Amino acid sequence: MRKKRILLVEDDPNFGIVLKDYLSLSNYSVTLAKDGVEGLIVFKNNDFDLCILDVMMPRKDGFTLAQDIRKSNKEIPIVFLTAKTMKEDILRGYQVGADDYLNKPFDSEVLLHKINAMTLRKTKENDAEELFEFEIGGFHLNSKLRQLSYQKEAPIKLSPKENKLLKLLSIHKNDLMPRELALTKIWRDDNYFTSRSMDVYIAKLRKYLKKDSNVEIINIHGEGFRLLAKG
Amino acid sequence: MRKKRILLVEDDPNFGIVLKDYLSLSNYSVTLAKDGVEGLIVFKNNDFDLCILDVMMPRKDGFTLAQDIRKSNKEIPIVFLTAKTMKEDILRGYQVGADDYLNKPFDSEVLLHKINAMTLRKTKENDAEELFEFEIGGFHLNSKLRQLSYQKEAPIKLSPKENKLLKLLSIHKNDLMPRELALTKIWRDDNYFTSRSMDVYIAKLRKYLKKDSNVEIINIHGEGFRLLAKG
DNA sequence: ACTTTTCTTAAGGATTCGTTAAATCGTTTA
DNA sequence: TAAACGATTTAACGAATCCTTAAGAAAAGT
Repeated sequence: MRKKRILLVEDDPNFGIVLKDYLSLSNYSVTLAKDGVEGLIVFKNNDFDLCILDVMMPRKDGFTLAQDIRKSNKEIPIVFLTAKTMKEDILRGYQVGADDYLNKPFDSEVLLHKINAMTLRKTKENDAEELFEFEIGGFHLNSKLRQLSYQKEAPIKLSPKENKLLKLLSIHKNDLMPRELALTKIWRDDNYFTSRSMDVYIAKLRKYLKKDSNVEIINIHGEGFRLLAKG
Repeated sequence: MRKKRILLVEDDPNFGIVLKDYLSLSNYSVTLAKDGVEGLIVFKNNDFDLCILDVMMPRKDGFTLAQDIRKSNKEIPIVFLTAKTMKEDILRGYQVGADDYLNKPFDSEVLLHKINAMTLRKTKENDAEELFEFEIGGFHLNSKLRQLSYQKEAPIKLSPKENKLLKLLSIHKNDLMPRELALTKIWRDDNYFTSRSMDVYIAKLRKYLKKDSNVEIINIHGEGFRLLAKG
């Protein structure tokens, strides 16, 4: 299985590195950010499976960061770390969408299992992570080269977004590719405009795929899209 | 907001009733079952938002019950209650799909907020393993793609409500599907208008199902509907 | 006979989707 | 540094889909 990616935001460099190393040894891929501001930037530019946030941090505290993260991703599990045992803090954590809460110092084995429980949920995308070649009816997609070929014709060059979107559809070929999945995975945000933007890209892909009448992208109202390739 | 429904399975009647009352006062609708066997039956016949399971119970323990519940619902949050603090038990809990863990005695306000956090969270996107295919006489329902196929004909596209309703009827195939269940599960409200709306959808489904004379939806006056599929 | 519940059709309003074109952003090139 | 280019987002609007509401007829229960 692909390594799960964890965003760890912790201002204490000693503790941060120890925890990062510990999790890395347990086969997680860990990115360490030193405060909430940096954490949000890193989050926006990457694709994590889990966030572990320290509560007390300079510039932007863990709670505020969690709220910011939740604005663009309602799914990702968030765990808070705190030295405090004050109830108010714990309660505030749950209010901003915590999935769990750990008091420092904590039992590292319990932490591991909590992380496992939260990230285990496996998805088609995770399994297909390193796949980059797809057959779509008469088309061949090489998502590494960002090329879509049809028969012997010269390959169409795809833009990064076109490519990611078609890849995601291909992974789910003949099955539902939920709208929200593409928005959180590719656009990293789910709002009216990103949704409109996605529609624009669906239109572009449809235009490319028109060459083969057995291939089409159909919409499932309110759910998402389905890349249909007969034969 | 609609009241969240909690299934509480706890064999100690004193503690069970106290906790039930406490949660009820906090505006949850709580159903109390006294052991795992009873808990599973109650679970199957209702629509809960969260399960709170005691670990140590006669007849069927909390872990086993959690596994049974997970067989029919991969989504619903499960919280374990235990007097033990033994790590093995905690780890086993996470293995069988626990979402959280509470040691008795626990801070009731913390429990409340955990419950809030869990019931509020959006349903997870990838319930790939959830049941979504049904045979209904000559029909095949794929509730994920929202399509109803008959023989080799082109599949009928179902609207979200048509789909949910037919799925619910299919789950109870040849058995009573109580009107109230559909209203609370699909319409999330039970009043004159939602009930009328449901009738409209029953009519639509009957129209689709007319192709196979061995399939029909019959009404049980004042009770609900029955999806009848001979053969 | 009378009341309650169910069935059916259709109009309206709300939401989601598709499309086009213009605006903005970012990088490369002159 | 500025022009040029490709990629992406924003904006606006029409089309498609979906749901509720309403209202009258039919069926079931008392």
